Amino acid sequence: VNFAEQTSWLTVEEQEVWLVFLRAQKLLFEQLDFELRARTGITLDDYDVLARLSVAPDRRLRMSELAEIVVMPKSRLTYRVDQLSKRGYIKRVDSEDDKRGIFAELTDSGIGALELAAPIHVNGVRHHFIDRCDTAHLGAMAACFSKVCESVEKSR
Amino acid sequence: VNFAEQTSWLTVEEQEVWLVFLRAQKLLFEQLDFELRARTGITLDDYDVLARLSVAPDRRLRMSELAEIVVMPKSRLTYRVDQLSKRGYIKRVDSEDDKRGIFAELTDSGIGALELAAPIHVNGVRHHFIDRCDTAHLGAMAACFSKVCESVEKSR
DNA sequence: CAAGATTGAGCGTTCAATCTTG
DNA sequence: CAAGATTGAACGCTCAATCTTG
Repeated sequence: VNFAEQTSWLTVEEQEVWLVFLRAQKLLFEQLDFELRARTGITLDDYDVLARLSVAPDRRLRMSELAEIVVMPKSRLTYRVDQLSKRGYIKRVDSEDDKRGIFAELTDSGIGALELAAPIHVNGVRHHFIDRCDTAHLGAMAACFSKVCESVEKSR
Repeated sequence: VNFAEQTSWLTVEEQEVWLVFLRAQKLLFEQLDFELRARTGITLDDYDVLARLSVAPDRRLRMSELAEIVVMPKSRLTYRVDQLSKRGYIKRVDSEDDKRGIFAELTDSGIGALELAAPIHVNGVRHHFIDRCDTAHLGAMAACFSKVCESVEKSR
């Protein structure tokens, strides 16, 4: 395969980092999702939604704000919140001051689901990710990924 | 929210690493996919398939093997290969020796698509990921993510 | 029976269009 | 008109069932 455009191609080491990151990321999220679903019936995405709400003031966030935090298109969040509402884990609450706004609010039942899921999720994160890295390396990763967020957020 | 089970919860630092990794990973792949689709019409997943084939012997891989490499369920790969075949980027070739096996083989047209996409993809990876990390940190990340792959692969 | 691959039904996601309120 | 949120149609994905060959 030959390439035309002048491009700053990756070195062998850079390629290796990229490919191992790509693979690890896929395997890791697949595994965390699988374990969580098998033992609690909720997906990793839904866990993320519930967990974000649980630490928000009054356990509620506006749909737009929540979508930004969990990095989902608004229409996808609408659908997920529909599903979570059907299970009784979340309810929608109209905003008083801005009548366009709608809050997603964690219910007691949702808190229960989260309490069941949290140990499973955290054990998975620790076992497959945190404990696989040297402590010093964790700091390096946090630094890199902060920069990645900045970079992507600038270009949109 | 109160939790029952005894669990090795994450420290504040560990939580921060996890959350920034989670966010960066979502933003990064969303952005790379967006740029690639906007400028070439192929998705990041399809790019991955084409790129893996391009470096394989005879530019072909068996479906099972390809599915393992790109970390996709076989049925998903079947669907992606269907789509890529409709575009003429890939063709299916029956295996001679093992008549159960089917190769996905990159076509000349597929090579063309890849040559168009590669600079865009690589520039994105470099700009949003590689160049955001210190060189030393890249080594740390490769080490961590290798371990992550090992860990997940053991438990399935 | 096991391995390689595909199929179909049901579910999840996307994008543009729509509706409502600021 | 812009912002917050939802909708519907088209598309993509998943899981179990199926088909074929070893």
